[in-house]
Amino acid sequence: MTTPNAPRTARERARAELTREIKEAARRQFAAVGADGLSLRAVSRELGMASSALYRYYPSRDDLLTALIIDAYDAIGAAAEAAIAGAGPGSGRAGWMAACHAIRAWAVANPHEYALIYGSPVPGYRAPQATIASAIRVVRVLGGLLADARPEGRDGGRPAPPPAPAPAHPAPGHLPPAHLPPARGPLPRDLAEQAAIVADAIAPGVPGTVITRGLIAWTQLFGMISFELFGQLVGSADPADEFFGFAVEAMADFIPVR
Amino acid sequence: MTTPNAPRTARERARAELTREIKEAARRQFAAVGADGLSLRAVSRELGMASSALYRYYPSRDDLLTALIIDAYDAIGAAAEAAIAGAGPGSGRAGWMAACHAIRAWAVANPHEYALIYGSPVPGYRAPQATIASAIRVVRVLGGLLADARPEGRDGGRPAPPPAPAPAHPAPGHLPPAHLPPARGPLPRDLAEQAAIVADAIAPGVPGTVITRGLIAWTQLFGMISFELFGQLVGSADPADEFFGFAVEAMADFIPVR
DNA sequence: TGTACATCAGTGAACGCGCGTTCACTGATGTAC
DNA sequence: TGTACATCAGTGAACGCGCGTTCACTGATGTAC
Repeated sequence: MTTPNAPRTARERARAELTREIKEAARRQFAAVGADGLSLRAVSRELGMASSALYRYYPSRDDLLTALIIDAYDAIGAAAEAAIAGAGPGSGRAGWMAACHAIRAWAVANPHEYALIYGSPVPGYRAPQATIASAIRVVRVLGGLLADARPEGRDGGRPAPPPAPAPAHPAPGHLPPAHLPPARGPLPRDLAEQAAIVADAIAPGVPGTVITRGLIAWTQLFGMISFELFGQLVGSADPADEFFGFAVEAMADFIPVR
Repeated sequence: MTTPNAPRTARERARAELTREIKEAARRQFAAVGADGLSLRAVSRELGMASSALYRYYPSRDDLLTALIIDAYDAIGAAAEAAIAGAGPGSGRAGWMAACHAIRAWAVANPHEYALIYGSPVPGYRAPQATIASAIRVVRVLGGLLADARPEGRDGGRPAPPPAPAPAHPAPGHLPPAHLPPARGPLPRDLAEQAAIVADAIAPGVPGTVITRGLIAWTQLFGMISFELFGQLVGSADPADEFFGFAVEAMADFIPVR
């Protein structure tokens, strides 16, 4: 009758609810004040309970921070996925544009959370493995786009299949077709290996040069957003809307994504 | 006989020296521990003096932080300038590569200081005008390269002249020559205006499309460095040396700089 | 050159603050018989 | 259904910490006559 693993008793239900409420209060505090605002005491004050009570739910401040980081990665990943879905399946270039704009919109709406995951590391905090796993979610969106962008075009339209049981590395030094913008020769060895590993993880079968250009566009995207949010564009491309749109188009040509 | 504005009395000499020593101690603390390590008390401990004594030199913690920020901008600017100078005057592409590698090398060697100026803003700190002025220094290096990269090629080799007394805006919608990578039509209005202002400040006479592509490459550069330093490349392009070199080459083609 | 006064550097104690975390406790909820 | 016990949630006081900043002070350095 009952869902397995669902809370059975009232106590368990209350615990699950409060665990979530604490995290939400922490998220609000964090969004309002930034990294400094995240103190267990401030959260407990907002919830009207003793600060010591939080220790029944999160064993330390760092665990609460970890939960926030995971949520932030999940949120930006979900935003990108929704954008892709909205652009229609297999819509390579439109998908890229939609994803970029969605990522930026999320960042602008949640600057502190963006800074938490893409800004300077929080001092004294060491990100556990769990955060890395959720960080990949938004990167998978890039992978899907690169898979769509494959010059060969096969599987174009369908989402990238999950990695085969033991996928063989795609030929690393694989040269791009002639119509692509000039890349300077084949990839150097280590980079080719890294690109192959990335391809296996998020875009199986995609050649290393495309993966690498995708990574370049990816770092451009986040560099641009960080510059915008952290005030580095004041006095130049500020407000950044048109610059952002132009850059995203240019990077679509650069990868290239069609 | 004495240099004007130079300290005359022993007291003034001692004051100038201690002001510098305090800043250096703060810089060391900061480099070692990061933003959290910068406390007046920690600095005073390292110097073996009472914490209250620092107030004779810096009126508050924020003023000391401001001094560090200015120094960091100056250091990264100087590194880029030295790289350009080492590559020889007017060496467009080689200059670009040298500057990019120098900027990255400085960032890798001084990760906390890099995070201070290009990472998330320090909570509760509002950067005064003075920091903005020194932030421009490294950007001027980009401007010089873009001036060298002008398709027309005039003034190629010589550094960009200072802005004329009342410089006219270069034609904003100016179309790039045919051999450039495709830009999607002319720049939108606001972006063209912003690019013109940037051109006036750091690369007079350079068309808006080149300025814009330079900014795109610039954000790519800093996005890539931030990803490397902040751990976002773990599991993909890590170590980042080859990826960095490849990206810098690709961006040289993209701008394009010759 | 010597004296009287003003200026400044540096001290040490103190204020008030907020933090993370621990601990013994009380009262409510759940469980076994 | 009722009772006896175990488990758990939440409290409030406390510990120990480090911080930025202020303030009255003493002693040294500089200056005016």
